[in-house]
Amino acid sequence: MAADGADVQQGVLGQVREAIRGQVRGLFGDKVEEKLVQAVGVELPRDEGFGDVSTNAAMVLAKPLAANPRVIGQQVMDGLLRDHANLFEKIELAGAGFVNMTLRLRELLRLALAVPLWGVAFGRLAVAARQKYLVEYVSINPTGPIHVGHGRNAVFGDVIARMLERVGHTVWREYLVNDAGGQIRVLVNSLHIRYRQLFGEEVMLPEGAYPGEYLIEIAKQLRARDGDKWLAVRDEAALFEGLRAFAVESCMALIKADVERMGITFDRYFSEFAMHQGSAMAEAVAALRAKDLVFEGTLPPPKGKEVANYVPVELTLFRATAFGLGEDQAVYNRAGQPTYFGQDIAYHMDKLQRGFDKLVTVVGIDQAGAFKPLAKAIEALCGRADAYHPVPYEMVKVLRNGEPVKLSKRAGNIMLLSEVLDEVGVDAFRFMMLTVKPTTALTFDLAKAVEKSMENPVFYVQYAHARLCAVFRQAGDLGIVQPADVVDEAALEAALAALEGQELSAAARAVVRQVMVYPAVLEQAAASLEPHRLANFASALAAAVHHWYGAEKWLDTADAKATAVRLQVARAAQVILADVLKVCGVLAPESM
RNA sequence: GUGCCCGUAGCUCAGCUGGAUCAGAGCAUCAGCCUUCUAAGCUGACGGUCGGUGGUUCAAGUCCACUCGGGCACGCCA
Repeated sequence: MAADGADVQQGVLGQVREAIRGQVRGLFGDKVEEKLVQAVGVELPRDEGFGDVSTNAAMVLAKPLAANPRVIGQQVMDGLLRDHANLFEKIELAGAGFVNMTLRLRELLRLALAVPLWGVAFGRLAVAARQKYLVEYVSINPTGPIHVGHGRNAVFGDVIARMLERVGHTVWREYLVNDAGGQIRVLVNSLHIRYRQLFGEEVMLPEGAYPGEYLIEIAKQLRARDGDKWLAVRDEAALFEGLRAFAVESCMALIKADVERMGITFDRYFSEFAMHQGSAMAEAVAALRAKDLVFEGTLPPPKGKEVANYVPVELTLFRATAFGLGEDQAVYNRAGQPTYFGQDIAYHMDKLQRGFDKLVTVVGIDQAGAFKPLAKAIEALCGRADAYHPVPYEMVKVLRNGEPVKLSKRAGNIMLLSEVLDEVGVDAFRFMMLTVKPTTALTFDLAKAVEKSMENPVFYVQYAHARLCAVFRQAGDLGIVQPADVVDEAALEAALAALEGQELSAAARAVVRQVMVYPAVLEQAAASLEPHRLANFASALAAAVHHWYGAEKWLDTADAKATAVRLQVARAAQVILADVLKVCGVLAPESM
């Protein structure tokens, strides 16, 4: 096989796809655009009986060519048989025009052999397709420790970053530290009251203050550092000036500790406070004003809600209505302070100025209302509509003993991430967060996360990996000579020749098919920013492995060649399972 | 009043961005498999008019409109 870039990156599946696209170009290149050719894809047939790979080429092209899909399918099929007969055992036309391909066993074995050799090159995008991503995630306000719901954000962001890197993009991880707003004033005041309490003063936390006990700890640290220096201070501005940094850093330390426990770190903690020391906000507003997208105006009173004594005031507004959105958005509030929206614009402009192509932000779906105006502002600033990619995710519900745990920040009974990690462990938490697509609310059952059964997908997948490892250990015990991983393409051909004439059971073939499809899964997961596809794939591959394990005995000392073939497939599955788990940030244990 | 998300088997969820006479897993229920490499597993059976109506299409769980049900937002708050 010509080991050019595309082949290595995608394996047989990529080869087949390119072969089909080549046929399409040759047959209809003068009538269809390249964009349409790119829409031609390959997939695993729904029914295994249909073969290893099928293509939608005929369906995709039928309409633009105004031709019968079966005729198109026939032409593509004929071309494949003529030009790529070496790849296929059999090609059939089926249904409305599907081209079903059964690959030669040799090609599947070549893939199994190549997977350990290629390593992370398997599944990598072509260089031209790679981009610079900034992934912003977690970004919770530094006013206390992180809770379960935010844990989902952390895992999504981390796995999105990992999978983008896995396919070859450049990724920068960032946490926006919201250390400038009103909630920091509340934090400082709450801390100060806890601090005074430490000295025996009888002061109560006011309504709206942060009630968590962590602030008592932080107050003790403050006392240890500064003694009674702040005890008599009552001036809010002086307290804010003096304690802001300490309060924020102390809270950030709590957050970082929990997040790092899950193996998550950031390239930068971006301080909003620091941003406002500079001119970013003014520049962003000026840039939009130059395009007549920022202007001075007044907003109508809030809809759907009676506001007593509403006094309209002239504000600095972003002209969201120019983009068909319901209402213009204030960028500075009535006190002249930047609004959240205004800060977001400035922050995202800063990201753009740092040269990133793609701005991904993992953010709670409750903030979804802000996406559209921000997207328009970003588009106006950089001229690209495809720069901003919010990843909204739904909340987490926790079940303990089958009963929902009430999560209420106000009532103070928030469920902390650290508690959950203590209870179920990092691997189970991370994987469970990934089992469901981001926009589906996730019910996290504490009991199931520690269960050792199919109820618990993380065990199922890890067990599959451990099982594969166990087989290799057992093979060693039985004195079975295990084929060493090939070191180059020449060795691969030699190893392949040595396996000539062997068969693969249906169950083993199903495993190879899963391995084969991995690059496509990675590509789609990365392109759609949907990490749950990786978890689903991991479960599917694990299932294929378990089925195969149950279907036949792999180690047969009486038949070295057949055993060698099976071990090659097992090795490929092991490598891919370990890889996908790594991208998910979950350990691939060698034994359970 | 407006916007966003969800509605698929008794339960929890997938469904590769419009495709193949049976719409898939797991759990639950029922029936099997350890004198074979970890039974933390595997094999069967049962089970759904994909919330509803209409539309676009050769083709709709997937797209559009309307509608019903559930959730979350909707301030110059964060």
